[in-house]
Amino acid sequence: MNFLDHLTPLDERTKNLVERSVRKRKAKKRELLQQAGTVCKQFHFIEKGVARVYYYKDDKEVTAWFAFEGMIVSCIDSLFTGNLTNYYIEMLEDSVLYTVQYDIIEKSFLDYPMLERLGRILITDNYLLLDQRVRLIVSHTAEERYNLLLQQAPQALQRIPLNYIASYLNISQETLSRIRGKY
Amino acid sequence: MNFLDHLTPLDERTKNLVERSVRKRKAKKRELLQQAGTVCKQFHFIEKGVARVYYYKDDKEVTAWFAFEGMIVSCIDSLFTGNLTNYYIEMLEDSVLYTVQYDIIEKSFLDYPMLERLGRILITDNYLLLDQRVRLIVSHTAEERYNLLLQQAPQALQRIPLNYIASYLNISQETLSRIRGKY
DNA sequence: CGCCGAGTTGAACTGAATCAAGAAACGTGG
DNA sequence: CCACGTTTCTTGATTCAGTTCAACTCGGCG
Repeated sequence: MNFLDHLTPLDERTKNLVERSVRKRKAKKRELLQQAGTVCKQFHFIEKGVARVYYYKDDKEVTAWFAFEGMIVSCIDSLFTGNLTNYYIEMLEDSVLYTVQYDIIEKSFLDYPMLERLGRILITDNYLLLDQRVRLIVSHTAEERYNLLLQQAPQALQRIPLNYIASYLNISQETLSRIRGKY
Repeated sequence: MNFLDHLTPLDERTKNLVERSVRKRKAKKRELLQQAGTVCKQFHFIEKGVARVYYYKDDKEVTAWFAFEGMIVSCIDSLFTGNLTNYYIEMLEDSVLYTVQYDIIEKSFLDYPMLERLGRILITDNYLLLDQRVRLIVSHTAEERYNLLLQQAPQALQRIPLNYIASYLNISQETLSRIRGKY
């Protein structure tokens, strides 16, 4: 259960603390790990499965993010702030997760400086991903966005319904279909 | 020189370390604080002035961010990762800055756990701002984006040339002009 | 078998970009 | 303090990428 190793090496003492707040568990397809309007106190390492992060804009779902095996998913807008999150997290497949109770380990920040580092690295990674997404959307046409996704996450197109992909790319499902049809 | 207080309270010892790596300075209008392709080792607290963060997409400038008095500006994509940054930072007015040499204080992370926290909070704030920006762009029309900016940062429109505003809102300057002309 | 969700295709429409031309404001040196 | 060039902003005409609405196909499954 050393899935955090690739983020930052932890000393034994810190590792023990973290492990005491981790729970391995299964989640069913369509299960919601988090709902908008709640405070998020956990993050999840995905051992198996795909997660989708989305929100509502005028009762239309907008997909903000996908997370695959080996990635961590959470509502970062809430986790580190205590604010109510705007996001839903939904599993798109039957999944296996390691869920970390962040609110528990957060109390130990002062005693365990490595935890601050862990948090910092976690959010830095997410910042960089979000930064990429902004650039993806701001300076590319619908077709370019599709092709970039194809390069960067080809597995996405095998595993995720196209309406979610379309919404992630910020294009309509019809347009996505037409782009794909070009081959 | 306690501009970091609003981010997180620091103990005296940490405060002293930070203060030793801060330099107050002036910057002229159009001065570049940072260039793309370099590693960013500083962040700047803006006492007076406005900064613009931008990058190039096919030799066209795209404005990613503005920072006003009381805000901190940096190339976050590089500061916490050591990667080469994609961004330029330009002052839009004659300015007064407190520039923090982050690479110096970073070496002291293990001795000064509060610094990790400072870094974490800094990047969390930026994450949240970026998150807002994604939503701004993804689910709003050009006119809605303009009106939201008008609400959230009315001073922007007084102080920043409209072509930069347009690029920040991801619309053409002509469209922005037409939207403004509606009143 | 017939329904249902997922994906495709077509036709009409539209928000915003682009191209082009000017007008206004700005600042810099004589 | 004025004149001239540059930058900033506006306005008009045209074009286009992508949306919307609607109908249709296909594959799975109770």
